[in-house]
Amino acid sequence: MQPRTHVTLEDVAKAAEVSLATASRALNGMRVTPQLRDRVLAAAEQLAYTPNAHARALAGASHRTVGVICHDISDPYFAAVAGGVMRVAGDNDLLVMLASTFRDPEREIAYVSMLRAERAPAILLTGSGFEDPRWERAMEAELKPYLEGGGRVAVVSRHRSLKVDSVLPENRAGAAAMARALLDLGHRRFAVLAGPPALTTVADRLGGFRDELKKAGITLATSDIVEAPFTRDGGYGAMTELLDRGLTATCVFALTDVMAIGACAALRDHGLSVPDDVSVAGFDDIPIVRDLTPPLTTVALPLPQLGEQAMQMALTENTGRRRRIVRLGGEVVIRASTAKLV
Amino acid sequence: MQPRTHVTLEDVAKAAEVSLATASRALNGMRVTPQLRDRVLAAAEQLAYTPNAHARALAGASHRTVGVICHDISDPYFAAVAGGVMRVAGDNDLLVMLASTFRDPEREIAYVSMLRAERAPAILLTGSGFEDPRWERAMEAELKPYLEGGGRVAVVSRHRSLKVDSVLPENRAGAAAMARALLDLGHRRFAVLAGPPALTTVADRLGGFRDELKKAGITLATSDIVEAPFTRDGGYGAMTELLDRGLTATCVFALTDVMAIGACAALRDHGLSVPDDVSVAGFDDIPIVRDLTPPLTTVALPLPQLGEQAMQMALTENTGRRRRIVRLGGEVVIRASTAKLV
DNA sequence: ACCGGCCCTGAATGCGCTTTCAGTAAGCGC
DNA sequence: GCGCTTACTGAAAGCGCATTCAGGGCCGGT
Repeated sequence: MQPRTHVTLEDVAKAAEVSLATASRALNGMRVTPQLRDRVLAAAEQLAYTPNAHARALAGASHRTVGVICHDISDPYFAAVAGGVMRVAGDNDLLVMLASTFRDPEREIAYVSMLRAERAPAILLTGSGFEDPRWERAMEAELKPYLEGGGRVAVVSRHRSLKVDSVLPENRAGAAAMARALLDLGHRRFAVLAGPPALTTVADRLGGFRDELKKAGITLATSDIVEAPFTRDGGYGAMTELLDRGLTATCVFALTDVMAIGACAALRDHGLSVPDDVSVAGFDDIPIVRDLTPPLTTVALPLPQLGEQAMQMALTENTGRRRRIVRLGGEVVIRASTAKLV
Repeated sequence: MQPRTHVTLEDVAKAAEVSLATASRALNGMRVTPQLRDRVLAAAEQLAYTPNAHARALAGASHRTVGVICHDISDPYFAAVAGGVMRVAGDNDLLVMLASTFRDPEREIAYVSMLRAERAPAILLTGSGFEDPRWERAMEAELKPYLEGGGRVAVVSRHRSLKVDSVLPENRAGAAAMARALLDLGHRRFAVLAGPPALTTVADRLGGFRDELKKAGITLATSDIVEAPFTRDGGYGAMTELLDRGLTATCVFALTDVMAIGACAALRDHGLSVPDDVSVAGFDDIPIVRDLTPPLTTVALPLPQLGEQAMQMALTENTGRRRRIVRLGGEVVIRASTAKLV
């Protein structure tokens, strides 16, 4: 904003005919003679005075804006997590500054830097990290002075290298459980719709699924795994590719629900029925999937709770000497998108 | 954050053995002898220096965090709009501070106040306003000094009393067009799933729909309109109520897609088929509805564009003497959720 | 060799606020 | 009625930075 003149505390003090200090005290609810207080309050109201948060923060008053960084707020997954964060933040009278990185590590670091500059009391990082050690090191370097300066950091679904309080979905165990569930339904030939291999989430979910399959003597070939962006269109494209190559699997496991939705759309567009022709399973249990036709089989994650927990951790002092880790979710929910094979 | 000691510009200056002013200039890319500049930059790097954004803002440098206020970021409607806002903001190197009011007018005003205190260069208000003149007046009072101080404000889907640049969905015209489309399909008996009557959006959409019906000689009875929250569960509940009362309508018009999704779920749970037993239409065209089975007939709004336009308006000076108003969307998209009656 | 002018540096000022510190008026006991 | 405590108030310092202003080194011109 242009350096236009604003109504300042001094103006209010002058109007109320008191000193600057008294005006400040009156506005902040400290002990002041009622008569003076009223004069100050009236003057402030009259002049539409708004304290300058920057000056206030600079002068030592702690400020109440925490930062939340996610990959893409348009994604129902992050929207749900953010919803949880905001609930807890709201209960604690905190403002939430939400930033979307669009999966660009450079931008992510830039955001942390800005939040750091704003002296936000807490920063929440949501969404899987980038396996690239270069970025993880850069992020660590960015976070270290922040933590040393008294900042609080918590992460959701991301832990590899970052040594901070974490809320982790049971990615590996959940994927493994899904593998068992699908095997129980009689499936033996699988395809996987994976995300960018740079994401830790992909490694965990894919690994859990593959390892569990291997225990049953089933090996996932490279050609059974298609990588695509973690989006609806990514799922659509990956499924289409699979179809074009001649799908032999009876069941497709998408690493996220959003991708699964795209996969179902692709199948429908190819005249195939879910689950009669192909079974589809997802991961996350975003709210919408129970309302699809057929409702999607998935690994359930308590999305809002993920955010709530993280915010909670960022708000409470860690008295122990090690970082706190909370693991949530991972239960398979069988719905109608997966068929039982004879 | 606790008033812990941070690395300050003074520390950097001392380490680089230059004056504070020189350090500041070096860091901000002003003309400085290369040798000194390198010393300063090295010292800053070495100390992990982060400029204090508050001090910087206070000292006159304009800061780059715009505020976006919406009702509920978990709602796909707002998530999509916010996505558009963030795209434009990102292109302009702006940080976006997103706040969720959960439809609480008090909280909404509190957020504006905080944004004002932060001296955010722009504030975007998204989501319909509250018809209650008391709140609208309070909001106006809050915004006035902000605008006078050089702040920029733009609103999405909300205009009644706020005299600022606006991006408006074609609520009334869109609803009217939907009425005509449904009449063309042969429907004559309708029910409407409405939202809280306090929202301007409800008044516009309901009004447009009802008036158009009236032109065709059809009157919407009070009992044909059910009010419920603008949520999936709200739609589910309203539809259930309608069903319990004995539904006579052949077509249900939900004022938002999210409600329509809930309505479809309720119908399914009652063993009814969409569109064979009942046709369902929505409003907004949130991304997910094309992937539903059946895909939802709805009034399309270019959601991301709504946000982009608003951000754009907040970024560009209004050279004219009147507020700018952009109207977007409103086209009916017939999909498979509405049946053609003989 | 001397002076005017230019460019860069450093000291100092102020952004708006909170908070300490000292000071003054009022209230109390004796 | 005097001295002391108590309770507020006001002046002033300082948070970290950008920026203005004045001073000093160095160049070229004469």
